[in-house]
Amino acid sequence: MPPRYWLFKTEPHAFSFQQLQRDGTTPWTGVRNFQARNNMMEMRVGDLGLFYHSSIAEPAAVGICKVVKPAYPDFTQFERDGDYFDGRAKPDKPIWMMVDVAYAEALPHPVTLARMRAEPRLTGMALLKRGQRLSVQPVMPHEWDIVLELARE
DNA sequence: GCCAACGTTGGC
DNA sequence: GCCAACGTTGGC
Repeated sequence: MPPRYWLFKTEPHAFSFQQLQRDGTTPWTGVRNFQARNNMMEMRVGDLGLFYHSSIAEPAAVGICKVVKPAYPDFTQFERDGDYFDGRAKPDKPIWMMVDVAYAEALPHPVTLARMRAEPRLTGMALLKRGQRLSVQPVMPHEWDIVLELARE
């Protein structure tokens, strides 16, 4: 089964690619959007993700990560004092799921959002759609190849 | 900091 | 089931 491709969005102040490199692997906690959750539930071990830094001066894809554990309940939904607590969720009836991702490799150069927007072959990429806010998105194989190509420029 | 775009909530 | 109000996201 060939790997599928995804994009993981994060604010580097909260969790950065450097942090993932240090930690090696991390549970992708805190996703509270059903579509993003559903995307994670479709992930298989070995799938690859673009690691994207958002909400900064130059938003950019900076690295590649790998799915190392398929979707399982996000423990932060049960943490009463945490930011991600959801009182509707019960341990036997979780609402929010997460996957574990591992550091794979850094891109030779970050590929900025502006650079991707300037690439005609990437029109249609979910990330570039107007007003899109999904924190976990699918990436088409050809889009993946193009972004990696831009990363080598 | 602003604000457009979006998802979610809740009244009806 | 509709839709207005609200909160959040995230680029700029």
